Amino acid sequence: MATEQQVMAHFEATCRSHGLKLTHQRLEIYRALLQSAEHPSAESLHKQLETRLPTLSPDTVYRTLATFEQLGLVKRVETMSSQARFEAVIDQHHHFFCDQCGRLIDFHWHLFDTMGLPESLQGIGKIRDKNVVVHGVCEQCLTSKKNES
Amino acid sequence: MATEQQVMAHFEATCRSHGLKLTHQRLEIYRALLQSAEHPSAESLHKQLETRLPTLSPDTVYRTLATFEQLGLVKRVETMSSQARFEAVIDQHHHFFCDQCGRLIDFHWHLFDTMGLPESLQGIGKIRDKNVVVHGVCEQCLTSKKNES
DNA sequence: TAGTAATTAAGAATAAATCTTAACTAAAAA
DNA sequence: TTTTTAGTTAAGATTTATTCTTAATTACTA
Ligand SMILES: [Mn+2]
Ligand SMILES: [Mn+2]
Ligand SMILES: [Zn+2]
Ligand SMILES: [Zn+2]
Repeated sequence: MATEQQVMAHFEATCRSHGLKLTHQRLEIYRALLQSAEHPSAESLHKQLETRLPTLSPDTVYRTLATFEQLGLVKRVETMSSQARFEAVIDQHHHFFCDQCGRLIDFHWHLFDTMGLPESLQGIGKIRDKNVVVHGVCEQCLTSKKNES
Repeated sequence: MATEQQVMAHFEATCRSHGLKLTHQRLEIYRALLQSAEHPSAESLHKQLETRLPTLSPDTVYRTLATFEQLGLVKRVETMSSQARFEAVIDQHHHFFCDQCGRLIDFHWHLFDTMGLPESLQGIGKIRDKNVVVHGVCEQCLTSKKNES
C-alpha cells in the first residue's frame, strides 16, 4: 500500500515525464481527488477548492481532470448522471451506485478480478479491463426512508 | 425466447396498465429500440425515425425514453460519453465498450449472473442488480488500424 | 361522434462542458 | 539572478445535450 507521499511523488514524476508543469492548481486538484472517497464531479471539486484557491476557474478543473485522465492518473467513473464523476486511480476496485442519492461506494472483489472472461467475449476485440457496477439503494437512503414513517 | 409480437403485446399492456396512451410516436420509438443492437442515443433514434415521422421532435424522443425507463421497458446504458444511450430491456446481459469508437456490444455471462456477491458489499445497502462492463478496442477498430500501415 | 385529459411539436431555456484569447507564471536558459 | 519562453490560467463566449413552456393536437371514453 503506497503512502500519500509516494503517490504524490508518482504524480509529480508522471507530470514531469510528460512535460507538464507542476502548478499549484494541478497539485491541489489531484490532492483533493486523492483524499476524497466521494468520486466528486468537476463542479463539486471546484466548489471545494474555491476557498483555498479563490481565483480557480471551473474551466481549469475540467481541463486539468481531462489532462490527468489522459495520463492515467485519474479515472472518469461511468454513471448515467449528467455530470461526470472522477477518482484518483489507485487500485482495482468496483462500484456500488445508489440509484436514490447518486452516492458511489467502492468495493473490492478479488475473486472477480482473478476470474477469466466468458467465451462469449471471444473475438470481440482487445480487452483492456473489466469492472462491476452494482446498483441499489444505499444504507443511508434506506435508513432515512424508515425514519419518515 | 419471446417473439416480437409477444414483446409488443407486453409493451402495450405495460403502457395501458400505467394509463399511458399508445401513440404512434411511442410505438415507433419502442419498436426502433427493440430492433436495434446499437444502443442508440436519443439523437440517433430521432434521426432514424425522422423519415417515417417527419414531425417527430427531439423532445418527444427524450421524454418518451425517460417514460419507458420509469416503466422498466427501457434501460439507460451507463457510459462515460456525454450522450445517454438506450436499449430495450430484454434479458440479463453485459456490455463490451470500445474506447475507440464507442461501440457497445452485448455479451452473456451466466457464471457471473449466478455468482454470489462479495462480502465487501455486506451492509452497503439493498442491491438491485449487478453488471459487468468490459473496456477495450473492438475487432473492427483493430482491423482498420492494421490496414492503415 | 363529442368530450376531455394526455400528449405532442416548436422553440426557448438550462446545464455541463469546451473553446478562445489575452494575461500570467513556472521552469529552462543565459 | 534575470531573461526567455513554452505552457498555463481566468473570464467569458460558445457548443452540446437535455429539459421546460405553451398552445395545438391526438387517443381514448362514453
Ligand atoms: Mn472508486
Ligand atoms: Mn445491451
Ligand atoms: Zn443513497
Ligand atoms: Zn471500435
